[in-house]
Amino acid sequence: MKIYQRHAWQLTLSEAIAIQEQLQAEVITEDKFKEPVQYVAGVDMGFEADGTISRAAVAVLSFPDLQVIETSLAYRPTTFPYIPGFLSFREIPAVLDALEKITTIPDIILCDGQGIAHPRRFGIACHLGVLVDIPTIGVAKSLLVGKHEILPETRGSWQPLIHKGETIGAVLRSRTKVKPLYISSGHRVSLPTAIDYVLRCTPKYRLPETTRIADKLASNR
DNA sequence: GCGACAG
DNA sequence: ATCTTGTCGC
Repeated sequence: MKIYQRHAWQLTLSEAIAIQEQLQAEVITEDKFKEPVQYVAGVDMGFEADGTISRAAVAVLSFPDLQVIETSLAYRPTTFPYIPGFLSFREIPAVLDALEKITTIPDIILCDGQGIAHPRRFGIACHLGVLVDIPTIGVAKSLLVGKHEILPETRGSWQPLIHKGETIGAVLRSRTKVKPLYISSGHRVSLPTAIDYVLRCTPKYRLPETTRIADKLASNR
């Protein structure tokens, strides 16, 4: 798929904040995508050579049967450090390279990290979603911001994630008695719908099949 | 000022 | 994210 450059990636922190605040205005947290969903994609990031090389893997699966349709890998020099709240500036460049190689355009992308469950409501899922204009869901393995009540141990149970008085996402148990996932809208997907799709993409393990396939692909080298 | 802090 | 083996529990 064709990717259009919206902004530079070599930025100072204040410039990055300005871009986040500017692009956040374009984020849509309501369902605005075509159904039925036929393809769902997952992304995995990895680093090599002491972190100087970024590696991105994309896996496109059919939905709801979750069979691998297409995958791609991309490498590029790492140019931005990991700073909580600015993950997208470190990972998205390589992800765009990998997405550019893909032929099957996914209907929804499950991102590794937060969506609007972010200090400025603009996590990596929002950033990627706005840049490529594809529906995205934030699926993080740990908390960035927000608080929540304890949740039951059974798969499917969830609790709202609250930050500064507003619901920014949900803490979701994708497997019984396993650490929960932090789900939030990325772009063009509402929270209830995001929870639904994440559950339908986690038939057996804690993480979505999409992410697991991409992860397996990337580590196989 | 002190602590928290996606991957 | 990454460095790393075996081990406990369902």
